[in-house]
Amino acid sequence: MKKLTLKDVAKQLGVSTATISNAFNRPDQLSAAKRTEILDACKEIGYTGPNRAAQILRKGQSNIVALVLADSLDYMVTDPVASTFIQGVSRVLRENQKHLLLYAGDSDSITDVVDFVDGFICYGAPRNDALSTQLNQQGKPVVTVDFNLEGRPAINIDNEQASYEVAKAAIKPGDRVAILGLRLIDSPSTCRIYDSPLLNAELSITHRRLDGYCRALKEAGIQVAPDWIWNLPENAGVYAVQAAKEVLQSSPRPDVILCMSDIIALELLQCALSMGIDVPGELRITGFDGIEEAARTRPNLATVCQSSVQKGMESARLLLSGETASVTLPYELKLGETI
Amino acid sequence: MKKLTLKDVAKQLGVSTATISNAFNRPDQLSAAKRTEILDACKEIGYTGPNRAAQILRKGQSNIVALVLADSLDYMVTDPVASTFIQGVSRVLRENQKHLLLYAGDSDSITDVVDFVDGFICYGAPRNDALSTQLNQQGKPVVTVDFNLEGRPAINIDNEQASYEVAKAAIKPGDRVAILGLRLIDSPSTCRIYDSPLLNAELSITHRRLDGYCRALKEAGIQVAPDWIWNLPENAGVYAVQAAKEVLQSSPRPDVILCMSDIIALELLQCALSMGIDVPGELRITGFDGIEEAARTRPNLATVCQSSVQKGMESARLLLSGETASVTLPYELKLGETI
DNA sequence: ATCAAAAGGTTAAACGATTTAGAACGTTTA
DNA sequence: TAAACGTTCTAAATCGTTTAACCTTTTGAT
Repeated sequence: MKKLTLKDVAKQLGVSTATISNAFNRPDQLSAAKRTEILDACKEIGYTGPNRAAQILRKGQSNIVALVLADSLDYMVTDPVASTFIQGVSRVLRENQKHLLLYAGDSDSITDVVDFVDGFICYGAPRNDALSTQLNQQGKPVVTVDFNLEGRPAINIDNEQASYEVAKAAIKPGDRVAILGLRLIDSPSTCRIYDSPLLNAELSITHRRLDGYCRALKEAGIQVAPDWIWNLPENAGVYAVQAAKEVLQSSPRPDVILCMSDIIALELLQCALSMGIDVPGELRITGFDGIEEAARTRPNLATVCQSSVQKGMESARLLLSGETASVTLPYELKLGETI
Repeated sequence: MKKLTLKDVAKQLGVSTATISNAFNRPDQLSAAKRTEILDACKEIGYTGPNRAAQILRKGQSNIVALVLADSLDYMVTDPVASTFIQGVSRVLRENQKHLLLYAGDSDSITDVVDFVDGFICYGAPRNDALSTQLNQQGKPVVTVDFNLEGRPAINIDNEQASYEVAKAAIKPGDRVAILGLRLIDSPSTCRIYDSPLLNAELSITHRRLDGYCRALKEAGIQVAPDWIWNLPENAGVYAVQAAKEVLQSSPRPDVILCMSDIIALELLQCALSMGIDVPGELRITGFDGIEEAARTRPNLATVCQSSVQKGMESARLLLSGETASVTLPYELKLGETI
């Protein structure tokens, strides 16, 4: 029993294929009576509608949106920030009957999907520079989130200002301050940055965070040596542990450690507590993102709350609307118990 | 500047379209020399390969696998069990150059994707029975995880035995025992089950867990009243809180509470601790799944550890291999500090 | 020298729809 | 009466490939 095609149906009903197609897609092209007659007959004989694969080819539209996640999907999916973002995206896509294709940002190329997806939402800078280039040159809509791509609409919070504020709240003049940063330089493992060249400094949001920290430090008259800035290649606990150990063992130990994500900060906090260090008495810690777990820990984390769900929803909305203006979303300072 | 097609390229190179196609898809159909000549020429003139949309139609194969998640994507993506599962799936798909389409299990129908995806991985029973039926009747491969679909290969652990073991470890004769269950009955909100008809009891894995609990209880000579079994509609903290409050306020309070997931158990634990109840002194708690957070809490949770990543990898592998035999994966009992 | 099989290539028919241009027809309007 | 028009439907081109069938030329074995 082969699958029915438009042609089969047309033959059976004694009308042209165009009419059947119109019955499904363009109600204004035929009389209402004929339309319901056709639709009923289709249901009767078990034709569920035009074949989607053929539609994709012919219409050049698939209703599939690719969500390009920085790095491999491996890390991204379990990252609470990324996964709530996905949640937001999926919600809006679903409302609009679109489908969600997860795409790894560490892929070589988008050639294997660009022909059939309707657009791209890009979450975080792809590991692979070639991918960014391809995304920018290809003709379909792109929305970027937490990073920037020339000429494409972006969704961000004001990372510089937010980081400035949280840092300012945490530090006092004379403090020794360390920073646990994220993707500041191109390195596959956790390390101090020393004088390594900064990565994509122009368009990277973590560099904006660094800018914000530095502004607050400067105002307080504090200097940070590059070897007190750590770099993590991805936002995952496994990388954070190593940095946490190193920074906590340095002597003299910092008074304040500014972390570019809650994941990092929480790992650090746990590490510190297990070493018997009093937080915030002996050590103050700030995070970034405002994930749920950060509010559940004792002491709970001082951080910058941003709504990942909202980001996701906004990015999907933006992509579907075709608007080209970038969006800056609000954030909220949460001065928890770690400063 | 329009996009190049196979035809354009063929004309330019003075060969047939079939040869170009073969150069890309079937190296054995033409001489190696000609092949590299063609491939080089394509690179030169900027033809990146056959249009994927056309390929999908013609070949009837898209390299897209739909991951059907029980319920809406909203909850699933942030659930650590589900997201590590996705991680496993995505890893194997990526190794095999397949793409991942996230599909909501609370959808009405799969007609909008069935024409172009290569197969389905179904994680948890879809909310919508019609969807299960459609999945089963449609012709493409299906692999089910944590639920069963007649005649389709499934991936599960031995839920009955695992639940039996963890319950047995937690209870002593004479205990008062409550159960916080998951999807046992069809209800949109948290409630006690009383005498409500069980949902999909045959094929549901949470009913297997219930069976396991009951076996252990029976052996210990303990009876559970239906009104001491709660049902949560989805595995999310928001539903767990309500059940936790209710069960902890009942008097006399249970000595042991068996939870069908760690998410539920952790919410209960937090609730109990904040009420000043000593765990495990006054109350013992067991979970299910073995999520990371369960190991991080104080006291850490007694639970059944199963590897979601492995489940994900295995399910993708199974789908791609075309094998039809179901798989039973191992689990590990972790007798933490809550019993 | 002969012949079957293999190699390397081409032609043309699918794959299953959408959509433009225009035919057929009844109804107004000048 | 005929031109003009709106409506409803059809024919045919198109989307960009893949692949079965076919035709030549080489190759290898006898």
